[in-house]
Amino acid sequence: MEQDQLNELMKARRQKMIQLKEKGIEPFGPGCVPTHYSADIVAQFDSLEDTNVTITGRLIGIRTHGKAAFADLKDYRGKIQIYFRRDQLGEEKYNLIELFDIGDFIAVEGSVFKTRKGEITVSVQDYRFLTKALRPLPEKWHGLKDVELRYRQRYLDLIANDEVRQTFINRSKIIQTMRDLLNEWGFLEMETPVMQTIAGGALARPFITYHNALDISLYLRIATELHLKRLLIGGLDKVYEIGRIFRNEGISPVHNPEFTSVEIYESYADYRDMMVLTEKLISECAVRVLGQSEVVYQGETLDLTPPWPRETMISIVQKYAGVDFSEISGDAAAREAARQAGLELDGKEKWGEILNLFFEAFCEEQLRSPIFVIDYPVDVSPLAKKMDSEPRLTHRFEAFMAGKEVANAFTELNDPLDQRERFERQLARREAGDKEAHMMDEDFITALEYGMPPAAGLGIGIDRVIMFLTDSPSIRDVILFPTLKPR
RNA sequence: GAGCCAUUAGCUCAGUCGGUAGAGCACCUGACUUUUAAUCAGGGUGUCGCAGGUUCGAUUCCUGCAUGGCUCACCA
Repeated sequence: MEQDQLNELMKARRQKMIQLKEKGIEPFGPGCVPTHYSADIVAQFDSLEDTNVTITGRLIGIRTHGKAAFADLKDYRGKIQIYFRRDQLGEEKYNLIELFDIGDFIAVEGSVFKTRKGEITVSVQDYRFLTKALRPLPEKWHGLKDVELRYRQRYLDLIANDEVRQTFINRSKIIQTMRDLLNEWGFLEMETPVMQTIAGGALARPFITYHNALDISLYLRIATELHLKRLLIGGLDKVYEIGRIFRNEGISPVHNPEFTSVEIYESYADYRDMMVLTEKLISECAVRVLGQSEVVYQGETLDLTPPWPRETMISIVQKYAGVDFSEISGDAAAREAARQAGLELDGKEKWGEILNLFFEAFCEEQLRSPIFVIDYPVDVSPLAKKMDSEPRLTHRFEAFMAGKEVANAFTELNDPLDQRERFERQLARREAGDKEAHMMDEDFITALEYGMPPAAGLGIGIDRVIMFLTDSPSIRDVILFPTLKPR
């Protein structure tokens, strides 16, 4: 700020600030609690007409008419017009409005009336400066479009673009609704460590930080999964955590290095129960926040009303890629099918990884209306329980809509011996250079050895759900301060 | 990480086939007691992202860099 060259606009505002001080008016004065919000005055005009109100807010427009002036005051709940008259305020006080700038915060006291043109207005009997704005606001007519400014100076975006403001209000309501629903359903919100000595529960590269006193490296969590399962072992049967997750990966319209997930665990349930919970949770958020269970996302109508169809990954791959994995038995045969389909391989992929590759390459994008893709291969599901009838597959599903994943869930693996084998397989991949492979977590296996009840777990990418419910094309539109390079 | 595109006034944008730039809003001066994108009269407020190169001359052409966007790669 200091090194900023003061342009004409800023000089003018500072000059007005100095003039205020010279007149004994503090340009950054104390607060003033309003009696009403603008929207309430408009809504309750019939009962408020001619009564006195005190309102506060930011000046967003001024129209002077010599001996009278109109201005628009924007507050938390909307905006309202205010009306200044010289014969009402007295010459001295009236002339001071010359020192108003768009962007200033003021408090006004006055009576409610309606103008000739029918605009509900507060006729000012007295006013006070609250805060001088030393920089000009973005232009009101076109708003703020420069995406870089919008992200770096989100406060300007929130002032200038009402739909952005509404998106973040809805974000808050959606998360609150999730909490309400989960609490209503008997789940308890938990808080587990963000800094961990082993980053587990997902296949992803973690961020690393350092603790001075302990002289150890710590990872920022990539999932809340393994700690929440420890809570099931401890007898907290139904738990969830809403919180920030950190993954040291690329940035895209659907990926931000830090994002918000909700993970939900229910003892004695299985993945079918989690499908019912998922569709209820997401559709009910839409109903409670938007008033309907159908949303339009980027021109595409998504009907969130339960139940959503369930279809196996093998069946979907057969449908969209024309390859029937129930007829393919070994790793080599699967790789041959992949080569014929033109998929790039490094030659070490297992059957289940190939099936997943087919799914990602040919199917994901096709899944437009909400659907549960079920029965994921064990090779890509190190924490999910195997199917008894088909040990190459697990009781796992992911929910998709508009071609994007929004939820992932499975019947939890609670066999400590099987879990150890899965970790060891991941470890081998890690040693082969796969930085996203799971780490060995002895402490978690020890916990499993004490016995974890059969359970199901669910993870939802909250930011993506919010994208769908607010019709936002990029995850950056639903994260207040998305990760950017420093300027 | 790769490719493509963008970066001009406070904001939204136009423009210069190479001669250092313009509009609307905002802002400044004045008029105006029911306006509301107020109106009327006057005023242009700029490191044309940064650094080099070519040139008599670069905001414009070339190269590099920075930041952002999109696509791809990456990504339970």
